[in-house]
Amino acid sequence: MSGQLGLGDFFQKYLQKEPLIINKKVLQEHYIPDVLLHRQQQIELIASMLVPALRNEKPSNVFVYGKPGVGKTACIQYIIGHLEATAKTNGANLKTIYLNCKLRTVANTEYRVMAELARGMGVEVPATGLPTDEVYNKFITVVDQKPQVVILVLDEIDRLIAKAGDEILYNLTRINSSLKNAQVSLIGISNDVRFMENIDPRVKSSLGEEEVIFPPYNAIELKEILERRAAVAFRPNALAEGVLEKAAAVAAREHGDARRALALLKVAGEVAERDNSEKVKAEHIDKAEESIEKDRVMDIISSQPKQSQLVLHAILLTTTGRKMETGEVFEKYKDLCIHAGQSPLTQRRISDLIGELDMLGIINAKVISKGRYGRTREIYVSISDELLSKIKVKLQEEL
DNA sequence: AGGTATTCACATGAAACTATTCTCTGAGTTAGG
DNA sequence: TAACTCAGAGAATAGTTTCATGTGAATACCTGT
Repeated sequence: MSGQLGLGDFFQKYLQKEPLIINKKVLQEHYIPDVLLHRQQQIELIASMLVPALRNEKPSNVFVYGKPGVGKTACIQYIIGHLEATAKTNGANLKTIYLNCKLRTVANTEYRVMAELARGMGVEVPATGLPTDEVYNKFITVVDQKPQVVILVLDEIDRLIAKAGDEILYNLTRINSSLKNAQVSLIGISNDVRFMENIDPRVKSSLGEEEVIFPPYNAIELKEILERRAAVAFRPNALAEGVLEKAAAVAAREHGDARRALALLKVAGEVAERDNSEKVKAEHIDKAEESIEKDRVMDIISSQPKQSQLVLHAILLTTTGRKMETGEVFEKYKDLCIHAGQSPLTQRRISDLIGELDMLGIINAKVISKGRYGRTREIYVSISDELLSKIKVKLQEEL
């Protein structure tokens, strides 16, 4: 495009062209459809467990397992929504609080969970400054004001326990004994199936009263889910033959993750629009996959603290010989620190940071023993060269 | 040859420390009656 | 005397440091054949 006329033309064209995506909302992560396909069984099961709440009786504690993107959260929110609505029309005293424990700043410690729960009940609790049991008391007091059933949904509870220990669960399961009027039930949602194994047995028995397992979707189910959404989200005939199948297949490869399938479809649609393509084609799915991966990595990197970025930079600069060890990276890292005017952290910490980067999937680090020559992490990077150089540039900028 | 014992280079754990942010409390101060 | 200000005590949290202990297997070192 040269000059203003050209640009004006461009905008005109853009406006005249019919968009491929006509309702983006349906493809977004938090959208909950009216009908949840292939989850009828689980929904009925959970609903039957919770139904005593409508008669002001305490439902069992429920535990829900399943890999990411298999509809756990969506189902629970769906059920809870209907349950609350029914309770309202029938005059039952029911209150539900949904809490996602993954969110870093919201609820990944005992204090924050309790504070958030108390807020859910309508008490203002400061972000810091109070003793934890004070918050417990506040929560108990509000809950116990009147006879009611309170259902607490703790999503991604495994993360919470990993960070903050299982004391919270113990306290929450015992909370009923300090309540006179109200009753509290717990719904735990976990991605990790083996989560229960290393938990205080006292908690285990009371929390795991009922368990529901969400199996992954298979490719066919995923395709049906996508079909349903695509019909609303895209203009008619916007999808080329085989696009849905492809998206479903890609997502099915990764433990049947519907969230991922939808993201793929959405990004593919956006890519296709940008390409001025008539339809969304299978190749757009490939591009979408790349783009999603790139965004993911870039997001993670920029949200990382400086020291961690330095470590990553050190790794990328050392990586010429394909794989390296903790010691090497640490040396390089110290160099970089001096260069950047930062005081270097201990090797102990660097070891942890490398572990974190590994968990985030940006690098691969595996502990190996080299016998006589010690034990260390073998670190390597498996990112396309193109992305790699982009990351390097980005790190240069940030540091 | 076969079997132990060493040894390396970190990994992994636990505890303690630091800095920051925030509440609460009570002493001291101020202004108005 | 009521209202206000302000410093200090306590808490929670993230990010580290310090100290201590663990560890897998390639070598070094025996041993008896």
